[in-house]
Amino acid sequence: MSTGGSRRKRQGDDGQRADVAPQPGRVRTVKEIAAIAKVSVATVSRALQRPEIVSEETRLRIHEVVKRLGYTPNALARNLRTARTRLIVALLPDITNPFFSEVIRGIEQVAYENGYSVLLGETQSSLVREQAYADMVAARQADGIITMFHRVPAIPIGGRLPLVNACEYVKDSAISSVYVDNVTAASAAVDYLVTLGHRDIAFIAGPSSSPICVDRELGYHLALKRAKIAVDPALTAVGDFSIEAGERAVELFLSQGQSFSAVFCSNDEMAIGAMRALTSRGLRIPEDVSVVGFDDIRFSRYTSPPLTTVSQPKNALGREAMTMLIEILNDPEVPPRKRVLSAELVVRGSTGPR
Amino acid sequence: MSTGGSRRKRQGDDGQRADVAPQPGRVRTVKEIAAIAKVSVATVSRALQRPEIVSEETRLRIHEVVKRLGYTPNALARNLRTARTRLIVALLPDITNPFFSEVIRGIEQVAYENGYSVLLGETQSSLVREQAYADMVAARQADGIITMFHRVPAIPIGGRLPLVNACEYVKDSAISSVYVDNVTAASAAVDYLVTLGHRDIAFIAGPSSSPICVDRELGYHLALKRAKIAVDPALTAVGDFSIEAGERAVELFLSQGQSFSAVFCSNDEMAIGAMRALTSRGLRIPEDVSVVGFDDIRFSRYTSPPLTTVSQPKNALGREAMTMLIEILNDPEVPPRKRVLSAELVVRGSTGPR
DNA sequence: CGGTTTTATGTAATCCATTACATTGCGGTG
DNA sequence: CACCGCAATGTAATGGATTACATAAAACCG
Repeated sequence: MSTGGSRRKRQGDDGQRADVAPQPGRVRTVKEIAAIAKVSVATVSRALQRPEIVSEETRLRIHEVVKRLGYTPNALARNLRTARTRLIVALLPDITNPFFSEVIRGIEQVAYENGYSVLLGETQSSLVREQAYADMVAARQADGIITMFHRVPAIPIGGRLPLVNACEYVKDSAISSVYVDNVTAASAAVDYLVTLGHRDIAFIAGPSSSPICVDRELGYHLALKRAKIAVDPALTAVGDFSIEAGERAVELFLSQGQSFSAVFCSNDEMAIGAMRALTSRGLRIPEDVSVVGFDDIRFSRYTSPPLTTVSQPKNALGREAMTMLIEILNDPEVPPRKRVLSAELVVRGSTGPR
Repeated sequence: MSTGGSRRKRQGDDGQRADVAPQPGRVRTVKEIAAIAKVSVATVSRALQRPEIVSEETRLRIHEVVKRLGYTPNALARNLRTARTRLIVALLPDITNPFFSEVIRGIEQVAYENGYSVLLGETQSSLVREQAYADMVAARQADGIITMFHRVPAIPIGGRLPLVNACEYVKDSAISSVYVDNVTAASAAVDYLVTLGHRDIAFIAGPSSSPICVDRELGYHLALKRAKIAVDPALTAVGDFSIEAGERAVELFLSQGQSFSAVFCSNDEMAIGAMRALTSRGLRIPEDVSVVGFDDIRFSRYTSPPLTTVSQPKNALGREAMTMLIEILNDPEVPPRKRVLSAELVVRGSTGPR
């Protein structure tokens, strides 16, 4: 079975070869660079890390060799030794969702300003995948993690978890989060519809597992209560944030013969789906039905009519999340906090008077 | 200046402490696990890597300790030793562009099936950032890289570059690429417009630095030539793939008083912009002007009217790219190849007879 | 000029896991 | 019973960098 057992034995590569030749191909190590530049490994390392503490002459010689041979230090070895990677992982359920794009921009801006790189992981809302990415932190492949969903993966690490929750939040007060005041934002949107004269306002909710969706529904209820409108459970449907879910919800309302003159949707994609379903049933927007979304994704400006929606400060959410993460990384003692930003209603063409 | 020089001195932490206590907090090492389970580090490593070669009794004992203390092996150390990370980085210019989302899904599927993880990097078409991510491969933080743009960053590595180019391609025949036959696809789209009776067909090109855009333009010319229609340079505008660019292009045509009954766009977002500009000038789609896009992003189904477009096999592009990368990783000797998939025209509501 | 800093560099320990090779003990066999 | 093979485990080398500490040389100084 085990024919040819130990053929992996090291070949006598360490002989006195002419190491000085350029050999652009191979991968190099400090040791080789040191040998060729006739200095010690420590000096090579110093020349690369803190050039100012190496004499000019040596520094130039080392840099010349490094450049000539195309040497890149092995980051694994460095990170192992220094116990930092300067890498952070940002997890999002769905890269297809344009909402996250701009949040990520914000994250990357701050990361870059602070010497961190960002890598993205798409979890597709799978717990297994969330955990797999989170394990990278436990395994020391990344310094920290920003999650954009409402679960916090377990990271068995001593002390403070280098994790920030963005856009969503979890109740656990030990976790830092950045998100908008969804209750206020949602109720403002519904208030606006009420102002326009609407009283039969349908609601397309997001998954109730997500606290921000619960908040948006809360805001909807709050606004109705303020306007002394009774909540009609038949005018609420639950969707999964997809365009299709928005379509299905509206079709459900229509097939049930519900009458409504406005629909408030928990996100823009469902609003787009809702608009589509309404239009294909021959209803005009906003003359027959007004539609309001949530998030203000880039496309919402380009629907016809352009979508009235609650605009989240996406860039700020990302920037703030990364800022908080860096704080934690710099000082694990900083107390966790929930940072709540505010969102504002952007009125476009999809809403009109009753 | 350098007050308090060496205060970083190691504290005497290595004394004879009671290591056996659970202490759920701290980060563990094989050494500790070994000590607690009363075996050698080798056995611990084996129990985790190849459980079958460890006696059942020992294995169970080790696993119990590992679980109890929440031990996760340090991936940096492992990867350093084994010289593989099982990580690949996928680079895209712009995560905002929904086109890439599905390509990435394809990449991730195949990666996952083969035990690789995928992390994403957004380059915003910045050479510096492309290079920074590519350096991760040189620095051994990732095994390979898939780029979704038309440049190939330099990775000073011995032998074969573990890189595959997806969606775009570069002329360098040493680089493996997967992309669609843009010339044929574009000409088929224009053929279709010709079939509908259009003769004044405008074209919104993409950046000419990208070979696939050149190909799309080539396809446009080819189809016109086949139909014996002279190419009117005034009916071609260049855009940068953004919605705004599409708007600007159409506005340019209109302000110049160009007459055209159809517009073929190098991507869907520019087509969406074009539709918007046309509509806002009071032109009806498709009665007055037909619009064709390219890519078939998810949103193109939801414009009004739904966009006729060239559908790229996005998932297949991703799957194929990752498959090719894995081939290269498994055997650096496999010859590089260009894999060309085909795209097909999807007719929706934005096109109609002249 | 002897002694003290300062500067530049070298030596070797260290980070943590993997794994080649060595060792031990046991069952099988002629 | 001597010997072999195999299973289970241990010992120690290894991967490639960083960096504390040591040392040597140069600069400074009264």
